[in-house]
Amino acid sequence: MPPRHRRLGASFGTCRGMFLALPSFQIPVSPHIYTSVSWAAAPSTACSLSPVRSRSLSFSEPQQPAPVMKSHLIVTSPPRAQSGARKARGEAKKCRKVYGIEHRDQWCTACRWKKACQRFLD
DNA sequence: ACTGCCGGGCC
DNA sequence: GGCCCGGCAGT
Ligand SMILES: [Zn+2]
Repeated sequence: MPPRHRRLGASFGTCRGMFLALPSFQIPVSPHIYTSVSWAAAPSTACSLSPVRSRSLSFSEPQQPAPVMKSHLIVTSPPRAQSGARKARGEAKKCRKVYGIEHRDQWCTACRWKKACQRFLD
């Protein structure tokens, strides 16, 4: 528990108080069902590795070797590909909402660092 | 109030 | 390099 935050204050932005580990079970992250069993075993459903977003972070991504392929003449009329509709954010459930602030340890690195989630891509 | 992310910071 | 927060946009 002490060896959690390597900096100071040590707080969860919103839960700016202090979250103890407690005996686990039942997480007050949602007044509904689900979100009750998960911190036990991982999904282990392989990983949907998709070269999407392709931001510029270095996390665990193997980083593509650069396709290198551009005919001199693009940069105009982007087909706006990649799934026409974007999530309304309210529907997008990323590490934070899924696991909860009390289980930040289960978040992906990006979420822990308040960066673009790399596990639940959008 | 809350999530999700960029920009910026520290070691 | 990893690690994290302030502050913002969006809901
Ligand atoms: Zn994540």
